[in-house]
Amino acid sequence: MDAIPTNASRVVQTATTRVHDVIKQRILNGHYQANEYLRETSVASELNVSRTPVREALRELVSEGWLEAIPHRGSRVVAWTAKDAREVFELRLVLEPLAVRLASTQISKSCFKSLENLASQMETLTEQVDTNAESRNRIASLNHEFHRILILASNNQRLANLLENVVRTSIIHRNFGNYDLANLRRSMRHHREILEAITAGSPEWAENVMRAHLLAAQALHVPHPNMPSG
Amino acid sequence: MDAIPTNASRVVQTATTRVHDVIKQRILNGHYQANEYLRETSVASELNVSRTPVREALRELVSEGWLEAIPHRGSRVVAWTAKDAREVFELRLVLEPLAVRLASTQISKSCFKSLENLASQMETLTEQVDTNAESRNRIASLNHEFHRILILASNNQRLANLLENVVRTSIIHRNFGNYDLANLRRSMRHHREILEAITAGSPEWAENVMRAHLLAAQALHVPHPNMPSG
DNA sequence: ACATCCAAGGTTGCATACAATATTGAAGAT
DNA sequence: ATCTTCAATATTGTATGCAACCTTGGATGT
Repeated sequence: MDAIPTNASRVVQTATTRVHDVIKQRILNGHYQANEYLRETSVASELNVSRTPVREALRELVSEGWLEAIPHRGSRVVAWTAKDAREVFELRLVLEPLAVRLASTQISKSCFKSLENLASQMETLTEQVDTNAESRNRIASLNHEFHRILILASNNQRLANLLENVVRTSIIHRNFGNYDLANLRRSMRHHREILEAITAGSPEWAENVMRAHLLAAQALHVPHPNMPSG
Repeated sequence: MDAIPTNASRVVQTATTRVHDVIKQRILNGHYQANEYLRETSVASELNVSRTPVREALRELVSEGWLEAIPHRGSRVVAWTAKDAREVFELRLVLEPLAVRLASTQISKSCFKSLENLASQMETLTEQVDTNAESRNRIASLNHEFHRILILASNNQRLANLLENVVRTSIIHRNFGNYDLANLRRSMRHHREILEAITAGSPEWAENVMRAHLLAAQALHVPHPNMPSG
């Protein structure tokens, strides 16, 4: 047996993988800003490695869509336009429901327990959101974990990779900051309903709740002009 | 104006991009076989470059899913298992219909003309398939072009990239060799019907024909056991 | 015969030097 | 003043040497 899954290669830490992860983290937490060029020599000296592993890490990040490279000019953090947001949402709206549908027929007992646990924790935090300032951040983190576990349970590694690289890009700086209590409660109710659909053995139900879940979130960020306002 | 789309970077030919394209081509045409290790020194000397651009090209190909890398052991062509086929088909079955749906609302007149042209050529070739030995290969090539144009018309660059890298991997060595005349004609009819749906202004119709198109092709490669056989 | 250990060879990982290309800013022309 | 030219500088692209690591096969012991 020598079949090694792609991601298992990361159990061995090499300089390139370290640089890759550090840069990705810095993009996510805003240390590197949109359109900022990453100079190979600067990154190399900061991380105490030579340019070689930096170049290799940059090239990976370009392939994954975090940076864009221009020959002989360098690599810079991709700027996030309205079109990018639309593209990613279009993809997410078919990929995550697919993941949920696949997961519902084959999820393990222990994974399901983890999801129930996460849902409960988020529900508790939701009711504390007015008194506890850190609640929103905690919920965002647990929410990521909820979606991640669900996606892994789809038993489709390519799908998981796509959602990791394509979708996560859009989650930078996005949290539950502008959810009011009603919207938060609906979001939590969606999580619970997905679990109920799985228990009921209805992949279509689960899939459509996920779709509603994403569309509801989208509607909050891009309010529709036709909304009744009086 | 200095916004340069990611893929435009390839207008400048660098050694790394050359090596990348050559290796990808060699994987597609079978020069490199499944599980075969690509030794950096071998590739370098064959293509008359140093190991550096080879290493960078290999890393890109790993990110794109053509190769898998194991630290300190090398990169090899990914072996294609039944699970891989399933994973890719699951993805394709949501991504290509999405592409068609998006394309139908915004495709340009000239793109549409190209598609009609391709469909006509394929239809003509279909009726010659018994007398002209090259017909099947010509159809396969035109078919790729048909799908490619349709996908580009979706105006979603990420979607196009995904289909290029995720799906094309599965098209290696797959053509219309085992289509009988009836199946070929249905396939051609699907192409035509997609165009009709676009003309009629019905994205849902177009989307569902594409889904049928993919499922019909799949059924040919993986015949269902419950098929009536007498 | 079988397992273990170890050394030699091979391959990748990283650092450094140099080449090629792009950017920048100042000098000169209009 | 504005534009063009061009050389200096910065940055990326490539080659090469060495270090780290893995694989392999034979020697050794049981």
